[in-house]
Amino acid sequence: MAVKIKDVAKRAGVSVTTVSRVLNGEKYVKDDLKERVNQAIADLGYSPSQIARSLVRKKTNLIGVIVPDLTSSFYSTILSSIEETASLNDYNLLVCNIIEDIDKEYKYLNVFKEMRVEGIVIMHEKINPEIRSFINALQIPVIFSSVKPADQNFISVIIDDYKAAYDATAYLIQLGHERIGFIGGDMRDVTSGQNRYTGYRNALSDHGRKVIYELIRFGDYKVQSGYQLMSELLEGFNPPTAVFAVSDDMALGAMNCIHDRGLKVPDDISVIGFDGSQLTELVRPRLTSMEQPIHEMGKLTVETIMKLIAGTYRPDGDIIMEHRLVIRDSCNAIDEQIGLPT
Amino acid sequence: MAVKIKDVAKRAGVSVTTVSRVLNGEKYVKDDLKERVNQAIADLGYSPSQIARSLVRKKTNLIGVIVPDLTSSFYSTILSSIEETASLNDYNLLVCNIIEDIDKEYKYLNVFKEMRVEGIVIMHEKINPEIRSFINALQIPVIFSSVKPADQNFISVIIDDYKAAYDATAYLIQLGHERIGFIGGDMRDVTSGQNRYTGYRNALSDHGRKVIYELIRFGDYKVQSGYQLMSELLEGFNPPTAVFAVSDDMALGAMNCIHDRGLKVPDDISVIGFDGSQLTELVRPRLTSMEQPIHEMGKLTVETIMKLIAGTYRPDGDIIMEHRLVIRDSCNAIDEQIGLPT
DNA sequence: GTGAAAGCGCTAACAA
DNA sequence: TTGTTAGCGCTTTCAC
Repeated sequence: MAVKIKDVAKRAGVSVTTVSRVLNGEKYVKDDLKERVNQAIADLGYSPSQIARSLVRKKTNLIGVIVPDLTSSFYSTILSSIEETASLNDYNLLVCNIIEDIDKEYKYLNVFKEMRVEGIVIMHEKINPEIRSFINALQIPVIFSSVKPADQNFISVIIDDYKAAYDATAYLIQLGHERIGFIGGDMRDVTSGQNRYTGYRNALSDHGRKVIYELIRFGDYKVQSGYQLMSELLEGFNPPTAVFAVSDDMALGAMNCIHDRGLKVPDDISVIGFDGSQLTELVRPRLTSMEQPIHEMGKLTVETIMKLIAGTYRPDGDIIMEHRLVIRDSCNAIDEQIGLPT
Repeated sequence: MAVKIKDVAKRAGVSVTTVSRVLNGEKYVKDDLKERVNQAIADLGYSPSQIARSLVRKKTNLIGVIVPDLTSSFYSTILSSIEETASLNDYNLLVCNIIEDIDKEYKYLNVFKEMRVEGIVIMHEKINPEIRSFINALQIPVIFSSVKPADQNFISVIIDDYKAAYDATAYLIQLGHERIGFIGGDMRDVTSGQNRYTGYRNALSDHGRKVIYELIRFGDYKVQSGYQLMSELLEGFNPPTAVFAVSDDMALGAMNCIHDRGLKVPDDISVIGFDGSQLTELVRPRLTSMEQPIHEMGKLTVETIMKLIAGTYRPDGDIIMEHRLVIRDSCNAIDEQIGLPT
């Protein structure tokens, strides 16, 4: 890795400036010189140092990404889309997988700063004051993808979680269900915690259902948690006939729990998920889910940050994307259900 | 981001050298000076430029990672482990998600070179001659994780795929199965294609079974492919009583196919997977699988590359890890199975 | 203990 | 068109 621009220049018998010019595709280089330079580059196996280049250009083409959990189907799909779009724009990704580890997040935010990334994508909304002020002090674009922290200064690419949860619940109501359970997220999260919960509650009341608190549980979006909460619901005196889980992972956990107790989805209990992750098509019965346009969100996240970096865009609030109910096989109308022994 | 070491020096009333010294935790700085410097750093919100630092130190603390598919449960789990270990060693990850896209891989390899990453991790084995020679010309450690390309110059962290496939098949034989189907990978892949296939075949012959070619199919490791191949097997005149799929994803596809045809796993057909991805616990029935120590492999991959970078280690061949059969609910002994209508 | 100065590999005025 | 030169922000001899 020892060959540098000077070596190329020497070998081609030109100045470093000329080499730099052909490297950067400038015109004003005569064809024969250009050829000699290219030849020298090939001979030497030269590859310009992005480090040196970044230093002088003050441009790193780096985006930092903070993912809560790489192994989650939802996040890995967004990340995949983010990577794809970034690559198309000649940007590279520095990824950090924080696993509920605030210290690690803080450490990485510092790394991002030191690495002079040009933009940061964050995919969780548990932002504490320290992190908040750190981010605000950063003079680079930060964008939240699929989540929205409470602080209004931040910009998010997101769906209308309230409305989506409302619609999911309304769908269950429309199928005739009265006892609709709720497997929720973390109420400290505005987007995926509070908004989805409120959507659920309002859908119930707007349709003349009363909110049954025994049927409401909160967890952490993961399969395991959905399993656990579902088992609590099943142990109740009068279980729900349908359940709305605020993530597909939790929905899967719920389905597994139902299955393991010898019951059937959707014959005994209907389950609707949230996210539209790949899981929905992979499980049996296939999971009906309120879908986020995951791929589009990743794409738009990067495209927006590109504009922010270029300075060609002044955000006037969040970017709201459309949610979409995708009906598969995990929900029955109430009169098709066998009903549980009470 | 305008504040630099000079500004800190000025504010603290010292030289840049002194600032650099406290930044790097050197001794030989009097406490009062150190304090003044730290104060200035805090006041200014200074953060040293990793770019400039890398340039002079010739050290980037960057590892490039090439993943075939971020959304796969197996790869995202390895990646997660790689990220964790790298972070522990103060290394950052530049990730590239190639999706069967050789051009993209080539482009990224160039990016890695230009970014002066200190090591590269590759997780697929479809290395063409161009890529091969590019890698060989690179004067930095390259390590393959979970795969082994044909070229003996490369070093891999890997299990004994032949033996693992042999053992998986032997397990099915031990359960009394005669007609054991094979849902294989890409025969151009040495590790996951050829070795697993040979393991399957040899296990059969060693145990006095003959190889039934109608029961053998090859695909691409994905769920969809497993589904497709299983459906071909089911359409045969005399379907298998058990199937060995060379990835958990394919095994899931096979299970889904069986399910969708109104048959049951393991009552009608036993299914064994390969990898030990999270999926195994998430599906019903839970999938019996020949597991790779995924987390350990990711960890060891990074630890090895760290040693390679430090120059404290001369590899004498691949690093072979232990595979392990984990029995769950997807395989029955033949006499417990109902048997298919032939 | 501390500082001045050289230089990491490149780009970008500015000259020629 | 091409080349000379001054930095980009930092670390690191080397001198004091």
